[in-house]
Amino acid sequence: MKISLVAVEPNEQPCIDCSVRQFSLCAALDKAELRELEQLGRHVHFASCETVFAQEEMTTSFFNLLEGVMRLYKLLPDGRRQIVGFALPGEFLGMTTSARHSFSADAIGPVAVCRFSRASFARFIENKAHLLRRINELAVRELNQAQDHMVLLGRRSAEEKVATFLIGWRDRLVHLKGPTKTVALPMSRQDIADYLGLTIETVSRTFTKLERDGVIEILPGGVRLLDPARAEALAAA
Amino acid sequence: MKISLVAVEPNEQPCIDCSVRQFSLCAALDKAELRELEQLGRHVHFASCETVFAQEEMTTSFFNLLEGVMRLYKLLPDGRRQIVGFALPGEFLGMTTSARHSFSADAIGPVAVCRFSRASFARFIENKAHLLRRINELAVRELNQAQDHMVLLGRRSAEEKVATFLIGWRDRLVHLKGPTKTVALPMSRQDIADYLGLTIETVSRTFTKLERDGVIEILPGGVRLLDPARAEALAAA
DNA sequence: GGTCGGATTTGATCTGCATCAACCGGCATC
DNA sequence: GATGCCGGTTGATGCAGATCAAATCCGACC
Repeated sequence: MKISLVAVEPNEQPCIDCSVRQFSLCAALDKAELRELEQLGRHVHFASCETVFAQEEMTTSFFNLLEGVMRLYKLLPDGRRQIVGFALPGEFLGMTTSARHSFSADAIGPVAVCRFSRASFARFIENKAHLLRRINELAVRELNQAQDHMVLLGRRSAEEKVATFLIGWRDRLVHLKGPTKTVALPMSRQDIADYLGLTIETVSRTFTKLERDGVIEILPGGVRLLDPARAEALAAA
Repeated sequence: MKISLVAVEPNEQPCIDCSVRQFSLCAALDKAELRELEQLGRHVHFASCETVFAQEEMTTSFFNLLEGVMRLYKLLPDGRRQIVGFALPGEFLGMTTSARHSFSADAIGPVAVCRFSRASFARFIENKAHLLRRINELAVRELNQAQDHMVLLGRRSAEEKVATFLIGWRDRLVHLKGPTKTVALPMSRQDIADYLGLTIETVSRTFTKLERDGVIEILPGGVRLLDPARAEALAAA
């Protein structure tokens, strides 16, 4: 949970070869801009469970996630936690106009990010209308996802929640890495529970039920979707 | 619930005198731009419960809310409803890059909006970096609110939900119209329930409980906050 | 291989909110 | 001023998911 203070060496890889470029907001940049941006970003690594930034902390940096998975969450004063999303490579994090971060982000497994100082990044985008439009587009997409998640949290049963999560997560992994039968779940049951507004026990029981019903097979570190159609039906319902 | 087809006459009021200008994204425009925008927008009125735009409908227009209150909601195929927000004057609605609206919006009481065609508005903002930044800022703010609402839906009790709603709604009204003791609630109990992920009965019982506890007084069309501190404590908790 | 500790599963029980049902009050209509 | 209707409240009961508790699994470390 502590902040890592890693020595920063020159990036091992130029932006132009960046594996997440076409998924991230950098896709909107031309070669010259990419070279300019390259000067501003620094690769930083975080170990599993390290906090990349925390709720209420001053916003000094923005982050482009390059490798790994992160959980984004809010805490209530009494410790209740709501995970507002899981970030995958390509996701741009911490982007806010406010002085402090509105949620915390930490690494699930080892993570690599491209870090930008808030000020220099703000200067970089300041007058680039195409990039601002791209950022808008990403913000709108995120807002849509957030609204979908509200529906899930407010109006769906435990079984629907879990099925929706599995299908949604699978779709994101497929989009990133191509089709697979097995869905890797690097996050803990507690993370899933805090994402879905359930308890860990209910998540566990629901997984077991879905397995009994032949919808999934529970594997170490993930699940296999035995009956994707059934899962999708539960998710759509 | 049906779409109103109102005759459109020239706007009775120029943008420069618009009562919601400083609250809306138009605040970022200079006089010349404001005059340009004026050519693009048309005032339209909707009666109570009319739908301004619906989920899955083609995105042909954007709307700036001038007067009245709207509910923004998503429906599941089986009719379950989640209200993702209530819109007040100044709110810019329907802004999305996707071809179809991702949620529905209808009037709670009579409503006046400034309607822009999607295409002409997109052309208008295309290369205005300052306006794009303003839009970003508003999008980020909305996203924050959405995330706060996720915490509420996923992790809070009925009493906390209702108290949080009352305080949040009061704060918005205060920001818009200045301080008051009484909080007007134009939306129905069912709307509040669908916003908070509860049933109408639970909302009603919770109001009654808060009144018994001396936190609020239930009035026709709203409540009076007798003990704002207690309500705020419940909301913060 | 043994054992320790955290993650997960499973079981038993409890409870907050949903559900089902009746009732109340205002107000529009005849 | 009776009647019907709609939104809201209140009451009785049920149940999904929470809570409490224990067992199991599994990898890390010795």
